[in-house]
Amino acid sequence: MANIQQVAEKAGVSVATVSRVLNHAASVSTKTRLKVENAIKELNYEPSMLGRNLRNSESRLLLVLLPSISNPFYTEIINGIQNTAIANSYNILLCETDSNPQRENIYFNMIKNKLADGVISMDPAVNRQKLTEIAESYPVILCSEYDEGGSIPFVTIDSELAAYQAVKHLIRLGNKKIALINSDEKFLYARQRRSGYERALKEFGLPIREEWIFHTKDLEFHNGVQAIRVLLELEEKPTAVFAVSDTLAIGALKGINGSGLHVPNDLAIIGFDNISFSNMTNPTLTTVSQPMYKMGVTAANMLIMNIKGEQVESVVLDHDLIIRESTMG
Amino acid sequence: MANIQQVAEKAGVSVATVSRVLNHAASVSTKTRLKVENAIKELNYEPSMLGRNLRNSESRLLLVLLPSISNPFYTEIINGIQNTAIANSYNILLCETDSNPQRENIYFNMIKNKLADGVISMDPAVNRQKLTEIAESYPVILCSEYDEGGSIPFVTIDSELAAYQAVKHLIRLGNKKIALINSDEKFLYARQRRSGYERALKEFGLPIREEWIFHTKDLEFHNGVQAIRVLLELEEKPTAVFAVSDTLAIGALKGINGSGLHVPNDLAIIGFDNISFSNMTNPTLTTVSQPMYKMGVTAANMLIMNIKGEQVESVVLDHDLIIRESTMG
DNA sequence: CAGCAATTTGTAATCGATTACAAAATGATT
DNA sequence: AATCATTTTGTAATCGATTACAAATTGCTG
Repeated sequence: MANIQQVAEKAGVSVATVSRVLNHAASVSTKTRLKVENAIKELNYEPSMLGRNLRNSESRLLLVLLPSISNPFYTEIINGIQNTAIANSYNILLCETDSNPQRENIYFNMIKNKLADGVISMDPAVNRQKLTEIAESYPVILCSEYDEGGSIPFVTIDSELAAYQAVKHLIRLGNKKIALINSDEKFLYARQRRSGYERALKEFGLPIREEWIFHTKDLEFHNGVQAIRVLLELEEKPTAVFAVSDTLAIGALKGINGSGLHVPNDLAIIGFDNISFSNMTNPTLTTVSQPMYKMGVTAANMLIMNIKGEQVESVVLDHDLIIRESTMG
Repeated sequence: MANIQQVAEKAGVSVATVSRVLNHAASVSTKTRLKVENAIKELNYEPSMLGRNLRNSESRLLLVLLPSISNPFYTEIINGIQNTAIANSYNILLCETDSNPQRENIYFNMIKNKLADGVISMDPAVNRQKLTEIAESYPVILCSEYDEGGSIPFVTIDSELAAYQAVKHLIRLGNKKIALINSDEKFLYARQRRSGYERALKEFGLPIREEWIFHTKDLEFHNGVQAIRVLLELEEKPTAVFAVSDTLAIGALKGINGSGLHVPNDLAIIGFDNISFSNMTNPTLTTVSQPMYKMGVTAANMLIMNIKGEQVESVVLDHDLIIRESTMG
């Protein structure tokens, strides 16, 4: 691969002039510009990002941190981020952290080393301390999961309200025994959704029973299967389930189907996220829809503004309850 | 962020010595090494990848190109790639191309610009010409989808054989009218799976009927729903369906359930890929399992060998037919 | 055509690391 | 203590771009 020197030589000009042509600087005569452009074509030259970035301290690359690409929840968010980034001449790199601090570290170093200009983190398990430290010197935006009282700007929805509305919907359908399949409450969203669940129950004078609240380790299908298995073995079985993620709800649905019970007649079920699978299950799944594409767009816009040096404000977007067959008893 | 100069100054040595400490060069006395290490800690110094890469022409970053992260098929492959990469002190960056040549170009440039040391491409739609050109100068491995007669090393399975076996399984169950839901035959795997489908039919003296072969535009659920809708409206309906992807099969299953027919009693169905969701459907889905994790590991190992300058041979891995409820009539 | 302003081009420093080579320090031997 | 081999350290070039500043060229005016 040719470098700028060789282009300059071939075109019979200095490297400065070549650089000016590359960066569309005004002060280059048409004649020399053409000479340089021809030399570039002839040599098949492409400028090295390394040299350029080293000098400019800019890479026009954005990092997107996510715990796992296997959760379809992230798909649409990433589309939103990517389209927005491209529209602003940025590119994105997806970084799967597995919620592993060492892997996170690798990607944080890319920021420190100017290999990327900013980060959008969707990883709830990320090392908060470290991220906050990074955010003091480099542009960082949190997407979906955030830090209450923290200083890093975020985009999210009102999880507490969404959970409250979902559970209220179950109550209005006549359910009095409503279980919650929650994830680990170290996550803010898990605490918020539990809080919304409890608020709805209290408001209608229903008791909060600990044995109807199940905590899963992860958000995989099998965690949902396992959760419902435990719930269905209780003396007093719930008549409805609210799961904090569609993957859990789908696992639960599978478990219920397998046990011979019928959804929604014996047991109603609501998920969260509106992933594309949720419309493929039998019955289709009632769920809370987050504006995922918009979240991605918003996060990317915020990050780009932040990179430009502007201050940005956190944003809370609207959600929707999508009612499908799993609550149409 | 401190640079190597400041560290050298603080430690009272030259930049060369600092660099030697960083790279664990032998010829540094214990005394100076400690001085330097202290200075590094005090200044919280981290070496700049840019400076290092520019000089070394090495980034220790691997690019993984995939058309869309929404297809769960890639999840396990990526795990395999990532674990192997990390074990060899490489990191991976996921690049979603949307099968868009412009986006692909961006990532190809990262290779040319030494921002990454090699590529694993899982994008069947990728610009072959360009990729072959890149592969002449830079390490490239194809994973899953490959180029027949091309020069780029690949890891894959025997799609033709897998399809043949799947269809033979349907025939043995007594099916004589077997439909194929295929994707666009511009993809090699689609042509191979069709070929396996036809071989099985021929072997058992069954006719190949064009109206039982449906081509979808993409691999999304709704494409499967649409396909089965057309197939179920035929005068002479098939009694079994082989879909070249689980996502299509799951869409088809949804469509069949919706039409009042029963799987597998009225219609048996087989998918391809063994994505995690295929075990969550009702009924669970018979499918061809590719050794995805192993494919990822193999591809990453091949790429790393290639980067080291060694020649590598293409690999064909074994697959399995996983029999579940959707063919247990 | 001299004189001056405006435009265009070139020179050389710079970004942050690595490393060949030279120089200095250390240690061993007589 | 002088000599020489070995180990350790430093100097300066280098990777490929950008850009401040200087220098050269061009165009205009009287």
